[in-house]
Amino acid sequence: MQVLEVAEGVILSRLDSFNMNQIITSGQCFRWNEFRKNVWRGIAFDTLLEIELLDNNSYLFKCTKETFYSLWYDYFDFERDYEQIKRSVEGDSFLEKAVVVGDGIRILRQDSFEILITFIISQCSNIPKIKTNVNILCQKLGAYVEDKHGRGGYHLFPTPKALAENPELVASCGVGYRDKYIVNAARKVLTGELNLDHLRTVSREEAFDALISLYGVGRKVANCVLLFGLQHLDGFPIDLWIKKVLDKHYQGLFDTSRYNGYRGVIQQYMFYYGRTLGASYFE
DNA sequence: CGTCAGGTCTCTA
DNA sequence: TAGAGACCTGAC
Repeated sequence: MQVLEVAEGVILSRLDSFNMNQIITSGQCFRWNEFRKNVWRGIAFDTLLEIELLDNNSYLFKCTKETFYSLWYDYFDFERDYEQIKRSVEGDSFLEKAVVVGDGIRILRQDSFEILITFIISQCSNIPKIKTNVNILCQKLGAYVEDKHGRGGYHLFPTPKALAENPELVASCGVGYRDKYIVNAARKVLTGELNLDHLRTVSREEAFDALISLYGVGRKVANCVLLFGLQHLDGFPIDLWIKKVLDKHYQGLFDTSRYNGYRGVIQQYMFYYGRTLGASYFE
Protein backbone atom coordinates (compact mmCIF):
# COMPACT_ATOMS: atom_id res chain seq x y z
CA MET A 1 0.00 0.00 0.00
CA GLN A 2 1.19 3.46 -0.89
CA VAL A 3 -0.06 6.46 1.08
CA LEU A 4 0.03 9.91 -0.43
CA GLU A 5 -1.11 12.99 1.44
CA VAL A 6 -3.01 15.55 -0.65
CA ALA A 7 -5.14 18.60 0.12
CA GLU A 8 -8.43 16.66 0.19
CA GLY A 9 -7.12 13.80 2.26
CA VAL A 10 -5.06 10.69 1.79
CA ILE A 11 -4.76 8.70 -1.43
CA LEU A 12 -4.20 4.99 -1.05
CA SER A 13 -2.85 3.14 -4.04
CA ARG A 14 -1.37 -0.28 -4.77
CA LEU A 15 -4.01 -1.64 -2.43
CA ASP A 16 -4.26 -5.36 -1.97
CA SER A 17 -7.63 -6.83 -1.07
CA PHE A 18 -9.66 -3.67 -0.74
CA ASN A 19 -13.02 -3.14 -2.39
CA MET A 20 -15.47 -0.80 -0.68
CA ASN A 21 -18.52 -2.26 -2.36
CA GLN A 22 -17.63 -5.75 -1.30
CA ILE A 23 -16.76 -4.71 2.23
CA ILE A 24 -19.99 -2.87 2.90
CA THR A 25 -22.24 -5.44 1.22
CA SER A 26 -20.70 -8.41 2.99
CA GLY A 27 -23.15 -8.04 5.85
CA GLN A 28 -20.72 -7.06 8.58
CA CYS A 29 -21.49 -3.34 8.85
CA PHE A 30 -24.71 -1.36 8.60
CA ARG A 31 -23.72 2.30 8.79
CA TRP A 32 -21.98 2.63 5.42
CA ASN A 33 -23.69 3.80 2.26
CA GLU A 34 -22.75 4.60 -1.28
CA PHE A 35 -23.43 8.30 -0.98
CA ARG A 36 -23.11 8.87 -4.72
CA LYS A 37 -21.48 6.85 -7.48
CA ASN A 38 -18.12 5.60 -6.20
CA VAL A 39 -18.32 7.73 -3.04
CA TRP A 40 -19.07 6.12 0.30
CA ARG A 41 -19.91 7.57 3.68
CA GLY A 42 -19.77 5.76 6.93
CA ILE A 43 -19.57 6.32 10.64
CA ALA A 44 -17.26 4.37 12.88
CA PHE A 45 -16.79 5.03 16.57
CA ASP A 46 -17.34 8.80 16.71
CA THR A 47 -16.06 9.75 13.27
CA LEU A 48 -17.59 10.24 9.84
CA LEU A 49 -15.50 9.26 6.85
CA GLU A 50 -15.96 9.79 3.15
CA ILE A 51 -14.11 7.56 0.71
CA GLU A 52 -13.93 8.02 -3.04
CA LEU A 53 -12.81 5.55 -5.66
CA LEU A 54 -10.35 7.23 -8.02
CA ASP A 55 -8.82 5.90 -11.18
CA ASN A 56 -6.33 3.07 -11.18
CA ASN A 57 -8.10 1.38 -8.33
CA SER A 58 -6.86 3.86 -5.78
CA TYR A 59 -9.03 5.33 -3.07
CA LEU A 60 -9.17 8.81 -1.60
CA PHE A 61 -9.82 8.79 2.15
CA LYS A 62 -11.10 12.27 2.99
CA CYS A 63 -9.39 12.68 6.34
CA THR A 64 -6.04 13.79 7.66
CA LYS A 65 -3.05 11.50 7.57
CA GLU A 66 -3.08 11.47 11.36
CA THR A 67 -6.69 10.30 11.51
CA PHE A 68 -6.00 7.74 8.84
CA TYR A 69 -3.26 6.12 10.86
CA SER A 70 -4.83 6.55 14.28
CA LEU A 71 -8.28 5.28 13.31
CA TRP A 72 -8.92 4.00 9.80
CA TYR A 73 -5.79 1.96 9.32
CA ASP A 74 -6.85 -0.31 12.15
CA TYR A 75 -10.55 -0.14 11.33
CA PHE A 76 -9.96 -1.47 7.83
CA ASP A 77 -7.52 -4.09 9.14
CA PHE A 78 -4.76 -2.95 6.80
CA GLU A 79 -2.16 -4.74 8.86
CA ARG A 80 -3.49 -8.18 7.92
CA ASP A 81 -2.26 -10.01 4.84
CA TYR A 82 -5.43 -11.08 3.03
CA GLU A 83 -3.47 -12.17 -0.03
CA GLN A 84 -1.89 -14.91 2.02
CA ILE A 85 -5.29 -15.96 3.34
CA LYS A 86 -6.67 -16.14 -0.18
CA ARG A 87 -3.75 -18.26 -1.35
CA SER A 88 -4.40 -20.72 1.44
CA VAL A 89 -7.66 -21.98 -0.10
CA GLU A 90 -5.80 -23.47 -3.06
CA GLY A 91 -7.22 -26.84 -4.00
CA ASP A 92 -10.73 -26.07 -2.75
CA SER A 93 -12.57 -25.27 -5.96
CA PHE A 94 -15.51 -23.52 -4.32
CA LEU A 95 -13.38 -21.29 -2.12
CA GLU A 96 -11.01 -20.59 -5.00
CA LYS A 97 -13.95 -18.99 -6.79
CA ALA A 98 -15.18 -17.30 -3.63
CA VAL A 99 -11.90 -15.47 -3.04
CA VAL A 100 -11.93 -14.21 -6.62
CA VAL A 101 -15.52 -12.96 -6.46
CA GLY A 102 -14.92 -11.41 -3.03
CA ASP A 103 -11.27 -10.53 -3.55
CA GLY A 104 -11.61 -7.14 -1.84
CA ILE A 105 -13.31 -8.27 1.35
CA ARG A 106 -11.79 -7.34 4.68
CA ILE A 107 -13.02 -7.88 8.22
CA LEU A 108 -13.60 -4.48 9.78
CA ARG A 109 -12.49 -3.88 13.34
CA GLN A 110 -15.67 -2.33 14.61
CA ASP A 111 -16.85 -1.12 17.98
CA SER A 112 -17.70 -4.15 20.08
CA PHE A 113 -20.81 -2.75 21.74
CA GLU A 114 -22.24 -1.53 18.44
CA ILE A 115 -21.62 -4.97 16.95
CA LEU A 116 -23.26 -6.73 19.86
CA ILE A 117 -26.45 -4.67 19.61
CA THR A 118 -26.50 -4.67 15.82
CA PHE A 119 -26.25 -8.44 15.58
CA ILE A 120 -28.91 -8.89 18.24
CA ILE A 121 -31.08 -6.82 15.92
CA SER A 122 -30.01 -8.93 12.92
CA GLN A 123 -31.60 -12.14 14.13
CA CYS A 124 -34.37 -13.34 11.88
CA SER A 125 -34.19 -10.10 9.88
CA ASN A 126 -32.64 -8.91 6.64
CA ILE A 127 -29.98 -6.41 5.74
CA PRO A 128 -32.22 -3.50 4.61
CA LYS A 129 -34.32 -3.81 7.73
CA ILE A 130 -31.28 -4.08 10.01
CA LYS A 131 -29.93 -0.87 8.49
CA THR A 132 -33.25 0.88 9.04
CA ASN A 133 -33.47 -0.27 12.65
CA VAL A 134 -29.90 0.76 13.43
CA ASN A 135 -30.37 4.18 11.87
CA ILE A 136 -33.54 4.83 13.85
CA LEU A 137 -31.80 3.68 17.01
CA CYS A 138 -28.94 6.12 16.35
CA GLN A 139 -31.29 9.00 15.57
CA LYS A 140 -33.40 8.52 18.66
CA LEU A 141 -30.73 7.58 21.16
CA GLY A 142 -27.32 8.51 19.77
CA ALA A 143 -25.46 11.76 20.37
CA TYR A 144 -25.59 14.31 17.58
CA VAL A 145 -22.24 15.63 16.40
CA GLU A 146 -21.04 17.93 13.67
CA ASP A 147 -18.56 16.67 11.12
CA LYS A 148 -15.17 18.38 11.38
CA HIS A 149 -14.96 18.75 7.60
CA GLY A 150 -18.33 20.48 7.25
CA ARG A 151 -20.18 17.53 5.80
CA GLY A 152 -23.11 18.05 8.16
CA GLY A 153 -24.25 16.48 11.39
CA TYR A 154 -24.71 12.84 12.20
CA HIS A 155 -25.66 10.59 15.08
CA LEU A 156 -23.30 8.32 16.94
CA PHE A 157 -24.27 4.82 17.89
CA PRO A 158 -26.03 4.97 21.30
CA THR A 159 -24.02 4.35 24.44
CA PRO A 160 -24.84 1.45 26.78
CA LYS A 161 -26.25 4.01 29.20
CA ALA A 162 -28.61 5.50 26.63
CA LEU A 163 -30.01 2.10 25.67
CA ALA A 164 -30.17 0.80 29.23
CA GLU A 165 -32.07 3.80 30.52
CA ASN A 166 -34.59 4.26 27.72
CA PRO A 167 -36.32 0.93 27.17
CA GLU A 168 -39.47 2.52 25.79
CA LEU A 169 -37.49 4.46 23.18
CA VAL A 170 -35.61 1.31 22.19
CA ALA A 171 -38.93 -0.46 21.75
CA SER A 172 -40.10 2.31 19.42
CA CYS A 173 -37.29 1.70 16.92
CA GLY A 174 -38.98 -1.15 15.06
CA VAL A 175 -36.78 -3.84 16.53
CA GLY A 176 -39.75 -5.97 17.55
CA TYR A 177 -39.29 -8.59 20.25
CA ARG A 178 -35.54 -7.92 20.33
CA ASP A 179 -36.01 -4.74 22.40
CA LYS A 180 -35.69 -6.57 25.69
CA TYR A 181 -32.53 -8.34 24.48
CA ILE A 182 -30.99 -4.98 23.58
CA VAL A 183 -31.87 -3.28 26.84
CA ASN A 184 -30.68 -6.26 28.87
CA ALA A 185 -27.34 -6.42 27.03
CA ALA A 186 -26.85 -2.67 27.43
CA ARG A 187 -27.51 -2.93 31.17
CA LYS A 188 -24.94 -5.72 31.56
CA VAL A 189 -22.35 -3.60 29.79
CA LEU A 190 -23.28 -0.50 31.76
CA THR A 191 -22.93 -2.24 35.11
CA GLY A 192 -19.69 -3.88 34.07
CA GLU A 193 -21.14 -7.35 34.41
CA LEU A 194 -20.15 -7.81 30.80
CA ASN A 195 -16.77 -6.32 29.93
CA LEU A 196 -16.35 -6.41 26.17
CA ASP A 197 -12.80 -5.06 26.21
CA HIS A 198 -11.85 -7.83 28.57
CA LEU A 199 -13.36 -10.45 26.25
CA ARG A 200 -10.92 -9.31 23.60
CA THR A 201 -8.05 -10.52 25.75
CA VAL A 202 -9.40 -13.91 26.85
CA SER A 203 -9.71 -17.10 24.82
CA ARG A 204 -12.34 -17.34 22.14
CA GLU A 205 -14.13 -20.08 24.08
CA GLU A 206 -14.33 -17.99 27.22
CA ALA A 207 -15.55 -14.95 25.31
CA PHE A 208 -18.11 -17.11 23.49
CA ASP A 209 -19.47 -18.47 26.77
CA ALA A 210 -19.78 -14.98 28.22
CA LEU A 211 -21.68 -13.78 25.16
CA ILE A 212 -24.18 -16.63 24.90
CA SER A 213 -25.00 -16.20 28.58
CA LEU A 214 -26.75 -12.99 27.52
CA TYR A 215 -30.51 -13.24 27.09
CA GLY A 216 -31.28 -13.32 23.38
CA VAL A 217 -27.72 -14.04 22.27
CA GLY A 218 -27.15 -17.49 20.82
CA ARG A 219 -24.21 -19.12 19.08
CA LYS A 220 -24.74 -17.33 15.77
CA VAL A 221 -24.83 -13.80 17.17
CA ALA A 222 -22.03 -14.62 19.61
CA ASN A 223 -19.80 -15.77 16.76
CA CYS A 224 -20.53 -12.59 14.82
CA VAL A 225 -19.59 -10.47 17.82
CA LEU A 226 -16.38 -12.44 18.23
CA LEU A 227 -15.51 -12.02 14.57
CA PHE A 228 -16.60 -8.45 13.82
CA GLY A 229 -16.32 -6.79 17.21
CA LEU A 230 -13.69 -8.59 19.23
CA GLN A 231 -11.13 -9.65 16.62
CA HIS A 232 -11.44 -13.30 17.54
CA LEU A 233 -11.06 -14.29 13.89
CA ASP A 234 -11.35 -17.98 14.52
CA GLY A 235 -15.12 -18.06 14.84
CA PHE A 236 -17.14 -19.71 12.10
CA PRO A 237 -20.75 -18.47 12.35
CA ILE A 238 -23.08 -20.83 10.54
CA ASP A 239 -26.11 -19.01 9.20
CA LEU A 240 -28.60 -19.69 6.48
CA TRP A 241 -26.19 -18.93 3.63
CA ILE A 242 -23.26 -20.84 5.05
CA LYS A 243 -25.57 -23.77 5.63
CA LYS A 244 -26.64 -23.69 1.98
CA VAL A 245 -23.02 -23.67 0.83
CA LEU A 246 -21.93 -26.44 3.19
CA ASP A 247 -24.86 -28.64 2.18
CA LYS A 248 -24.34 -28.19 -1.54
CA HIS A 249 -20.57 -28.22 -1.83
CA TYR A 250 -19.29 -30.05 1.20
CA GLN A 251 -22.04 -32.59 1.95
CA GLY A 252 -22.58 -30.70 5.18
CA LEU A 253 -19.05 -31.54 6.35
CA PHE A 254 -16.50 -28.77 6.15
CA ASP A 255 -13.15 -29.22 7.85
CA THR A 256 -12.24 -25.82 9.24
CA SER A 257 -9.01 -26.99 10.92
CA ARG A 258 -7.04 -26.10 7.81
CA TYR A 259 -7.93 -22.45 8.41
CA ASN A 260 -7.07 -22.46 12.07
CA GLY A 261 -6.69 -18.90 13.34
CA TYR A 262 -8.73 -17.21 10.62
CA ARG A 263 -11.79 -19.39 10.02
CA GLY A 264 -14.00 -16.34 10.24
CA VAL A 265 -12.37 -14.73 7.24
CA ILE A 266 -12.99 -17.90 5.21
CA GLN A 267 -16.58 -17.83 6.42
CA GLN A 268 -16.91 -14.29 5.14
CA TYR A 269 -15.74 -15.24 1.61
CA MET A 270 -18.17 -18.12 1.69
CA PHE A 271 -21.06 -15.95 2.84
CA TYR A 272 -20.40 -13.27 0.26
CA TYR A 273 -20.04 -15.70 -2.64
CA GLY A 274 -23.04 -17.73 -1.52
CA ARG A 275 -25.22 -14.64 -1.44
CA THR A 276 -23.91 -13.56 -4.84
CA LEU A 277 -25.00 -16.89 -6.28
CA GLY A 278 -28.50 -16.33 -4.91
CA ALA A 279 -31.10 -18.62 -3.41
CA SER A 280 -32.10 -20.18 -6.74
CA TYR A 281 -28.60 -21.56 -7.22
CA PHE A 282 -29.02 -23.72 -4.15
CA GLU A 283 -32.43 -25.16 -5.04
C1' DC B 1 -51.94 -8.61 1.05
C1' DG B 2 -48.92 -12.70 2.32
C1' DT B 3 -44.23 -14.20 2.93
C1' DC B 4 -39.82 -14.01 4.66
C1' DA B 5 -35.57 -12.72 6.81
C1' DG B 6 -27.57 -13.76 8.70
C1' DG B 7 -32.09 -16.72 15.58
C1' DT B 8 -33.22 -17.62 20.18
C1' DC B 9 -36.21 -18.99 23.79
C1' DT B 10 -39.39 -22.16 25.74
C1' DC B 11 -41.76 -26.23 26.12
C1' DT B 12 -42.19 -31.19 25.25
C1' DA B 13 -40.61 -35.95 24.98
C1' DT C 1 -30.38 -34.05 22.55
C1' DA C 2 -33.86 -32.95 19.28
C1' DG C 3 -37.98 -30.90 17.29
C1' DA C 4 -41.84 -27.65 17.11
C1' DG C 5 -43.90 -23.27 17.82
C1' DA C 6 -43.78 -18.42 19.23
C1' DC C 7 -41.98 -14.12 18.53
C1' DC C 8 -42.05 -8.31 16.09
C1' DT C 9 -41.91 -5.98 11.90
C1' DG C 10 -40.39 -3.68 7.51
C1' DA C 11 -39.08 -4.84 2.83
C1' DC C 12 -40.48 -7.13 -1.22
